[in-house]
Amino acid sequence: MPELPEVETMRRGIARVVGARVVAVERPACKLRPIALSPARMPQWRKRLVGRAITGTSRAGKRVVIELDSGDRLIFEPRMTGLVLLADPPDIEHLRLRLELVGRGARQLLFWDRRGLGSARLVTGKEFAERYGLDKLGPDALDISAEQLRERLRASRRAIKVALLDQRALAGVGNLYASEILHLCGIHPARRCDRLTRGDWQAIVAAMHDVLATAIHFEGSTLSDGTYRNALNQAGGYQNHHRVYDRADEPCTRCRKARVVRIVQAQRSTFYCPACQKK
DNA sequence: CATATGTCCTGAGAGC
DNA sequence: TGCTCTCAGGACATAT
Repeated sequence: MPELPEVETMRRGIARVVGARVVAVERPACKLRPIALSPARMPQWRKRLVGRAITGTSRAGKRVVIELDSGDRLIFEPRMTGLVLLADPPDIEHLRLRLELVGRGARQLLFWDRRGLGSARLVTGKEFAERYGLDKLGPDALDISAEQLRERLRASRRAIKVALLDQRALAGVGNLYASEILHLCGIHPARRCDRLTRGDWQAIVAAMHDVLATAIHFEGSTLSDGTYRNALNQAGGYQNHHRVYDRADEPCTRCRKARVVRIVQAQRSTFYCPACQKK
């Protein structure tokens, strides 16, 4: 589930690793599928990581990026259940990678992932540009302007909710926040992109910036499964502010009259208020 | 080209 | 109670 607010919270939580140096790399022995990180690559990883200094942290859409003084980048992609941690992990059997650090900021940097859909990648600067350039990943959802988003999606016949999930159009929005954004601006999730007005695009982007900034303020959403945690293994708080997500049949938080409806779009749940979001 | 669907994965919760 | 089944949705591969 980690989307832009959760990944940005993880990144801020580990920002203190900047200036630290990697002294050891461990891939804990476990029977998990090696999707996160192949054990066979460990020798090469150690060669490229041990002795290197961390020069920066950033975010590429829903990925946390660790910048190294060699120019290499270590990329953590949490997908559904991945966590990037400084603190000890929720359990030891799903720990995928541990970097031991020396420096004032932190002693360790961990990647933990219960379901194993996530990944850790070590790429060169050139590979990073190829893989996460603007043709692969759209402008960040926090930075994109209404006119930019409109330009990228105005010809699309897809439903706006589905299009907001397209990471080549804009980076960072996932299934949870797409519903929240459309509820805040009062636009029906099934409205086709090519039927939206300039005013609609302005409303969508304003709502997107509002929802994402507020969710970051509350350090993201920890759903009922409790999986998502910040870098210190603490739950987020934005789940207490959800407008429609996972609230099917409950009264709308805005009009208090209609009940929230759940539909399925592109095999994903969408939640909306039929009174506040007319088609 | 644009859009739609199938796949991976684990554990929580439903239903019997 | 304990079993089986369904579902959750990130990104990407493949199909239409």
